[in-house]
Amino acid sequence: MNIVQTVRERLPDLSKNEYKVAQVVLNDPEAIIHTSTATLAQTAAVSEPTINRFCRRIGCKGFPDFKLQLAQQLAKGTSYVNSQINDDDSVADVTDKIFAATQSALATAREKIDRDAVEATINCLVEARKISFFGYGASASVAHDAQNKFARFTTPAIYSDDHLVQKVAAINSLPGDVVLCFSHTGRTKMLCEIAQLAHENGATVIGITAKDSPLAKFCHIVVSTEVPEDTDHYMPMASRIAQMVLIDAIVAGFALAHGDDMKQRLARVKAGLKDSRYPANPSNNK
Amino acid sequence: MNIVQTVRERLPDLSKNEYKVAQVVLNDPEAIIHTSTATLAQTAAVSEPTINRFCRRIGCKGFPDFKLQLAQQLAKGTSYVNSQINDDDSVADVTDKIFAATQSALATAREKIDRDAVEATINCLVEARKISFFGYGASASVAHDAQNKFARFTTPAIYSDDHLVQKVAAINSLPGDVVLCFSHTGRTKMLCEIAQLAHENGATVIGITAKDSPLAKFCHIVVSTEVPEDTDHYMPMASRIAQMVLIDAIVAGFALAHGDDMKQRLARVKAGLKDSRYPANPSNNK
DNA sequence: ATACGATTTGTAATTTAATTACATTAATGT
DNA sequence: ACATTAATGTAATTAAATTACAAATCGTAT
Repeated sequence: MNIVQTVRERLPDLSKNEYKVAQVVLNDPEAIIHTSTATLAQTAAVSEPTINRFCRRIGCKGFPDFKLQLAQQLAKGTSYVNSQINDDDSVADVTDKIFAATQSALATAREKIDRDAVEATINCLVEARKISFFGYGASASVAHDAQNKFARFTTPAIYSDDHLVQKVAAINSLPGDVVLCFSHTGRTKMLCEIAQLAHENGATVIGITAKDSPLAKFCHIVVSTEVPEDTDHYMPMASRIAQMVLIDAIVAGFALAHGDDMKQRLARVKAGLKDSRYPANPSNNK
Repeated sequence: MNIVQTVRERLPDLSKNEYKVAQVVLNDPEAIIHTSTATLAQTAAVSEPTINRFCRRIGCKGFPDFKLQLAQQLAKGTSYVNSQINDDDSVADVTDKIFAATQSALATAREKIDRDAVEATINCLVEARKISFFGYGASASVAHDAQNKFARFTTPAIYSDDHLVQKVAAINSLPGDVVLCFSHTGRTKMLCEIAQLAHENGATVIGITAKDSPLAKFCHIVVSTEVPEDTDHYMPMASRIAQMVLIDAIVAGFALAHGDDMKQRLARVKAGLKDSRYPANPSNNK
């Protein structure tokens, strides 16, 4: 998948001259993209066929294929991915790595997303009498964010980070109500409890969570965001970003399903918020 | 910048046969990547030099250059970007467009980020006696999320969405306290008020916001996330995601600045949370 | 040590791809 | 309708990548 990473990994398998080529490649992958076998051979001080052999050994069809993969990798900005953050990294390094990891996570999530589940979720939400958003820890801000988005529409949207308030809301669920639960692992006990209560009381329970998790058992619909391993293992980073973008997509689909009517409403909401902002025109703010 | 978009825009400038080529390209950009002039010429039913001329007119150096740009574009997933969401888009289309827009926003943010400001922010936070996170609307969840992250460390981290609570916190700021304000536009009146109060009381005010905005005036440090225009103009989407990733980077830098000691603490926090989760091993959760 | 085999590497030839030069055709305006 | 310009294709040229094969290097066993 990740060509730069692959080159790095296969480094020990390479012969002396192939190794030289690898060094040149790793030293400045960007440059390779606009290079021919001839010039690369020259910079690495090897012969042209060695370049070709190098590409083959790495697992590419040939040099053009290698260049292409490299180009795509770099465009994705994922050349850094999987390279763990080190203690001696500069701030710039860390920033770059975090961004890279997130970008790659989004790319994966985008590919792996279950479009049917997303569609089903939107349909549910459009029909919903009331929507509640629940999540704990890092997922709490995702739930918060989701509520924020949906508050712009007319369907009542609930969010609270108080477990008792959530419990009450879950118990008071009726058929036609939708409960959206956020959890990366799907193993948060309190959230499972909420989901179960809501389920038992007839609400439609939707989980933005891992497939086959304990939480998934209480969900009518599961939208899983299959995000590769987080860079930082101590707190979820990329996964919750993916969840948020997923919610953005769901919100957009929701708004679309409501058609023109909704557009006008959004415009009205925006106009209504105008007074709480300073005007955009720079001449107006002293 | 965006090759697919460029092709679409230049469509009227093209000659009859070049247009045919453009059609083939737009119809399946993916396919082009693994194609030669010869085969593309055949599918478009034109001659080989026409392919070359097409590439030149679009602004590329030649066919290989065109292929490369296309490959990078598609890898970035930004081929859709700038293509507004239409009323007749399917759920899959909308999802794809939202993801694409976010991915492209992240890529831009990553490039444009002010690394010095990020570094300065991290240094401030490391020295901070207390950190408060404030934001309204969509930025509220960003502030919430940030607080969540920093709560894992030992520096007191405050978040509230209650304006009065925020005001009190701002007024009670002392030198050595850091106040982090989130706002995409930097024109939210209430937030400016908070920032001003905090500033007057001697806190270090950091704004994750637009440069030269009213809010920026009250900030000691401004980290701007220059994100291109949001796809959906009715609510900020990509911009707040960029802010969150930026916070991730800052948190990572913060943790790193604290060194080993912090790693152990994070591990301990994680262990402490264990009881609130079901075990990961599937055999355990019947 | 040295001779054998295997592996690596380079030279030269071949194939394939891309571009250029030029001729032909089509289109447009007078 | 004719002249002029633009568009297109054919054939030639150039450039790039790959293959085939020979030379060199390296390790190993005698």
